[in-house]
Amino acid sequence: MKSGQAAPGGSHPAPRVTIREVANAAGVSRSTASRALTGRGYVAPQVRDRVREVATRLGYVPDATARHLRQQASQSIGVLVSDLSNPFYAGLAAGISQQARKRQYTMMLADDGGSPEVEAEVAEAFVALRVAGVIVTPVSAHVSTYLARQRIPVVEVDRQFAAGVCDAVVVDNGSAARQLTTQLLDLGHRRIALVIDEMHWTTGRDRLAGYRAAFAASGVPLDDSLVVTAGWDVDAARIEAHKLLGRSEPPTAVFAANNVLAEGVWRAAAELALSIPEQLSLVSFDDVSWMSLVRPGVTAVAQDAVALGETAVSQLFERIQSPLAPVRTVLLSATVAARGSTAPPSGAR
Amino acid sequence: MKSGQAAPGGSHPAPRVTIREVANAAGVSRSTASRALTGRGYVAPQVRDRVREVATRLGYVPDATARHLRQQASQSIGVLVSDLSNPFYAGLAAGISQQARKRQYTMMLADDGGSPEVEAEVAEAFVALRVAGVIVTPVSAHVSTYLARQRIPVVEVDRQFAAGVCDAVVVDNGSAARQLTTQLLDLGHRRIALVIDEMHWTTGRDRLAGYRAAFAASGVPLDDSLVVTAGWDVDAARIEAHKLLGRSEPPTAVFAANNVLAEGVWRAAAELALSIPEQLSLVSFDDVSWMSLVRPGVTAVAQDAVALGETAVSQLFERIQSPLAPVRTVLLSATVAARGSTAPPSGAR
DNA sequence: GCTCTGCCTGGGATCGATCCCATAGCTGGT
DNA sequence: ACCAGCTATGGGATCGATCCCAGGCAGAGC
Repeated sequence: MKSGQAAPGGSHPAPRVTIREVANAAGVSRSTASRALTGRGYVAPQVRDRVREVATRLGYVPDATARHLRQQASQSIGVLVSDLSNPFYAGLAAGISQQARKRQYTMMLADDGGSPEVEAEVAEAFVALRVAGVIVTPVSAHVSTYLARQRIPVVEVDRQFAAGVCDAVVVDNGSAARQLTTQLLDLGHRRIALVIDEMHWTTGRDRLAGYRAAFAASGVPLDDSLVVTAGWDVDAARIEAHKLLGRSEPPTAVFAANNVLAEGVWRAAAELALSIPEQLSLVSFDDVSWMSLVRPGVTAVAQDAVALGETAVSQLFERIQSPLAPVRTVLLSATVAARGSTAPPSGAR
Repeated sequence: MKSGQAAPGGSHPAPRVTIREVANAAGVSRSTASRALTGRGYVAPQVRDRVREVATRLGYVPDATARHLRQQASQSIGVLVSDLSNPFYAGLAAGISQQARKRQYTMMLADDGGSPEVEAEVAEAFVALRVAGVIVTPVSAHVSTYLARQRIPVVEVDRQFAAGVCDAVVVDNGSAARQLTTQLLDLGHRRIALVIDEMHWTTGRDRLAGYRAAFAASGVPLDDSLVVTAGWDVDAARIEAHKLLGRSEPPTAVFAANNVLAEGVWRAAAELALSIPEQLSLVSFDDVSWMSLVRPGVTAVAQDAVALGETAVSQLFERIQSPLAPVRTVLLSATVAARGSTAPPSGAR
């Protein structure tokens, strides 16, 4: 650790320059200065130019908190995701950030690590900040109803908890899961495990339903012991997958319900020296970059996280514009990126 | 797309409840209500409890903008990173977010996509919001000097542009790069390419310097044509790497200066069916998850992005507490995660 | 000359919470 | 009795920007 010598930023006490100083320097009143800078109301053109020039010269930056207090409307949106280090949520946040900035809004971002308590806490902070709206990947139904009661527009993304209360943007989890499962069944797999984190939220529920629907449609009986709940982080998933693949009658294929679970399964398979796809087929939800880097690549449902975020922002701004329009759920379709991680089961050869 | 019927959040006009309403409902003045809720100043215990109870009952949430305006200090920090979809920056943001929340601060997050213009724009937005401090992975020297002039505490992370003007938290790029390069030289490699994005910022400059220093120390002559500038995204890096590896006299080892470049090199090697490490050794900066998922794993310098973010937050709060303390640069060390992507050059066998 | 209209400006109130200050009630010491 | 000291409360000013409104001034129309 090395140290510099000077205190940062020079040595003047430097009070921040306010609109009052700008007005004085330009020889007009605060009101006129305000009109000149915001462009609302009458100002003589040369006065307007002079005020703006003075403002630039003094480095005047209007105080957003004061403005928002007066106008009772802020230029920022709140975003609450489950886990920033997960590439899916990071991409979502990136998409939201881009779109928000494009509309001159700033983004308050927090992650709740999947905890409903943190989620509630952050929601209250957003209310305190009087954000114009909130985009959330909910962990409980509480957030959205709370925010809606506070009359803050909310859009649920990825998962939906408060259908009928607020807007939502989700992907068609059911049909994507069904499609992927059907592919495995068509290859001849019968023992197809579903490794999943939870089965009550819309994502988990619909993915499970799609998986079941594929079995039902093909007439293959479903062994419920192959539906495995495997926790929230890679390591928990790895351990569960290890147990699953080490069973006396192991599955010939695994469907991982998201990228974290897929990573756990992938690592477990490597530990057990199971070769993919010869000894084990693997498919997953969430097409994140490593899935196309490994050999063989992992066949996965590609949900465009960035597009999801962008759509959520559009939806949020529509809602802000017309608060009384009927609530809407936007369903985005997902595509399957087929790679080399699937093959007929070894028993079939 | 399906549609619901009800407008969100019920149908009351519902003006937000202010401290005035709380005070009236509790039969006290605004001043007393304020003291009861903030805990500053004298309040009779039973009055305090009554006010708090009323506040909870009415669902009162204090307006942060009003409070900040009065106190001239906000409870939020600005964070500006280059690219949220890059796992390194995402991890950084995650670390910052955790620590900020722990201190009851909210985080305003933006990414600038590496553009100095966007960076300047966002910096101004942060000034307007009167954030308590800013953490930035700078793209130009401008941000930090600008914010410092506005008397907003700044911490530069990952890269350093404004040494002497503001605090910084960076990793020891030079010695990590030197260490990694030395390992390759010791294995017998002579033609070691450095694939890098830029060489003027501290990160690029120091990594390059470390690479050169290793050559100098070992006495092996350095072929400058092996230092390749390869753009900012995976695809650009992949194309450059493709050219590099397809040369008539290709390198036997590649040092990728960050995870994006490493991904490009990895993909290019796969396209050219070069087996790693037999035909090509690969090492990289940034230990992101895919590097331990692929076979062989990629030997990489592990910078703990989350820890970096957390350290930056500590540094920022120290600076907020004592604005006049001398500027400081915190240098974190990085460790090398050795995996299977290196071997002696094929010619040496 | 007088009014009417439209352009332009400044004064004061306002948003919601905090904080300084004046003041009132009470206790206790002299 | 009186004052000092402490607890407890409310009134008003304040933060910075916006916005409503009153009013000044000039030119046009009668």
